[in-house]
Amino acid sequence: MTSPNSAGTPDVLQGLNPAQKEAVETIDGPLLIIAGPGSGKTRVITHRIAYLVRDCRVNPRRIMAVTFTNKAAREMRNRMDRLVGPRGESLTMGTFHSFCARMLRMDGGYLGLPTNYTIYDGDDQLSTIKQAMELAELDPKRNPPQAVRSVISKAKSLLQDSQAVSKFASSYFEEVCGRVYHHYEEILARNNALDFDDLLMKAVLLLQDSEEVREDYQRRYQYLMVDEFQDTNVAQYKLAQLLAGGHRNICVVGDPDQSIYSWRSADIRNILSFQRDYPDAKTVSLEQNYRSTGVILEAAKSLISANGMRLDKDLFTENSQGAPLVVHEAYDVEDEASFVVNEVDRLVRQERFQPGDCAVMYRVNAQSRAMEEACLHRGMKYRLVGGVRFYQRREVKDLMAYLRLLHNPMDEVSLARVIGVPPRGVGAKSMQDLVAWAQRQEIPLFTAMQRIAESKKGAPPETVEQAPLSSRAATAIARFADMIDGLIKQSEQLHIVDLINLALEETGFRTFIQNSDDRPDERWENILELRNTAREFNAEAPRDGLASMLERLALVADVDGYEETEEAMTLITLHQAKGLEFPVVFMVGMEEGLLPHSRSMESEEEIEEERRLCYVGVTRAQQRVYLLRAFRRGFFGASGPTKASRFLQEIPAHLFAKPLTAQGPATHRRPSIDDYESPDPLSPRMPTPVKNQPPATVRPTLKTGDYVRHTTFGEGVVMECVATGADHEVTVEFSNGVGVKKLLLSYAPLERVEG
DNA sequence: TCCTCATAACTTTTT
DNA sequence: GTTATGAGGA
Repeated sequence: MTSPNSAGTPDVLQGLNPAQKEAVETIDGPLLIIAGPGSGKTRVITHRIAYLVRDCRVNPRRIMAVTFTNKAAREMRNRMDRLVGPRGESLTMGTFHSFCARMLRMDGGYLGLPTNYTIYDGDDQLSTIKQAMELAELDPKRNPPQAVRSVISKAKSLLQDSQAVSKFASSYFEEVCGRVYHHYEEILARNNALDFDDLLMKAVLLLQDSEEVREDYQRRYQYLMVDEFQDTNVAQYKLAQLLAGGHRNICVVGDPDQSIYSWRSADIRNILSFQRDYPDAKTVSLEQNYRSTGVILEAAKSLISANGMRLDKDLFTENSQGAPLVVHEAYDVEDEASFVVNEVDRLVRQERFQPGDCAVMYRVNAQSRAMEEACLHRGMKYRLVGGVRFYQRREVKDLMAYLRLLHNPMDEVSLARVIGVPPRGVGAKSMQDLVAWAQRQEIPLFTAMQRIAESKKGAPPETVEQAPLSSRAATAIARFADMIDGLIKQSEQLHIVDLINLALEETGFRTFIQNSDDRPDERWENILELRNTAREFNAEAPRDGLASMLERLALVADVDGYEETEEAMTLITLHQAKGLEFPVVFMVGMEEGLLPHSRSMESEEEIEEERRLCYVGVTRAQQRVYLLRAFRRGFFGASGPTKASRFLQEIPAHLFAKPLTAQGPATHRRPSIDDYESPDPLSPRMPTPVKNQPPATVRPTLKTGDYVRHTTFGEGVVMECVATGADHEVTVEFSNGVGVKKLLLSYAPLERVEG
């Protein structure tokens, strides 16, 4: 196809390789783009949109691009600005979740959904599930709410309702989940709330049920693009299909080798389904890597080739070979961290890297602590992505809960959260009585509070049952209800920032924070920061600003706030690093049990996902890769020897540098491959795991029937001892009435005694 | 009702 | 070493 608009403006096809060009020019009908790491995927997407707008004269309003994070959307929008100018503003760009949230706010009425619904995050979800379990009279000890949540979430992502879960339950636990799910839905409906999965599920429902709405969206969006398609779940794919239902101009971009979210119900099989659902789909593979050196790409390729279930790709690069990989075995975590900081320091002083060029990637957030400490100690600036998240901080969540309550007074999770912040004489007991009373009368909790307030003002509540509360509690509740009512009235008049200011005063929250002995300044700063974010919504009409702000804040991820800087190195989890690139990457904790993680070693599928995670890490790097491991790692208190990650063995030895200590004198230029001696196997300090050797544990493995002594539980007999990843879970029956306990061998203060 | 202190259980990744 | 929960005292 030739460009219909060949005159003027620089060609959007310029500088693209043949595969990229083909992807950009294929605009009609279904298209699958398989994009290897560093293959210019974002470039292809943005140029494709620019091609549609500039060359094919498609109104940008009719194009939707869905990305994985808000940050990716923002970045894409910036690039679009450069390519198509201000017209790009009318493009629809965002995450599935944000798109659905907006759609439901506009058209959710068809499903009986009010516009002022609240979005529940994982924590809210969990407390609602606990509530639902209470209702179903289930023991949270036997049925961990976390596990129930994940089952419910998985079901929703497969578009299954509670009936389906109950019907197809294949175990007692799943049956329990079905029951909880049912109650959970009732509570959500009563609270006028949706969880993350609901946003997708209800949106699908809406498009399926209402022909009018469906056709409306199908007409509007003539071209649809989905990025990171390998990480979409069934609901998201369904949604995309519905949106593309009319014109079938659906383009999905992804890389099965970078699928790392199956635990969040992402389904790589969507790629296969796509080819099945759209047999006429064209497939384009982007295989040339522009990001990494030859060495890095080769390492990544050999690593990923160990995966069985895979579409083989032929990645290549024209970049130079570059420096070999560096493996370093540190003694412990501190040593590992200080090696990284030293090395960054050296790279900055002796080569022309900036600290901002460097990223440290790890499997679990807990690993960031050691790195942070080393950085603080050495005065190295760093940026921590994620970690203790801003929006997870208590005071931030408290203020958010107040705002959510003003937005939607039916939201009982928020209500329960703020009633005691600051303490105002309404404790657990009163709340329990109040909830029971409200339930008996079948009125919302907040309405019950309002009734109490009214009866205090003299309205004789003869027709209603008297609330079973102490007069003290009743007074406190009445005052609270009046205060919230007053704020809700004000929310009609005030712009968001003024509303926040008023709420901070009226609720007593400001004084509470500022007079508390727990870091009052820091916590107040956080409140101010939140208020600062609110300014962005201050231009909107009073109630709308509140709604938009809450919607946005419910759907932000922490990577979203990530901005590059020159002088600070980045600390980030492997998951969050997806889609980013850095000149230098340090991967720490290359150990069995961490990468692959001990909780993901049960099946080959899980191992393969861990391997993909490792692959994602390595392929983030442009020039240098360091693979680190600690010989000893502490899990909390106790520390034990570790075993090198199997992934280290899957990278060909000739790609590694000699151990650092054996390297020549420091140079003042960027070293080239010639500075290193000929290929050398792994460092001698890197123990090669011997096959069939049991994982190293601190103590010998116990077996059934062994007698043991525990520092606190006393003596007992081993009932069972099963391997869980790198560790062992021991079930011990203790005497002296202590009973049966399950303990983890690596840290339980347990010793064997002769029976 | 609220706060303090002790202890138990636990650390995967997140829209 | 943390965070969630519970008992007991003010």
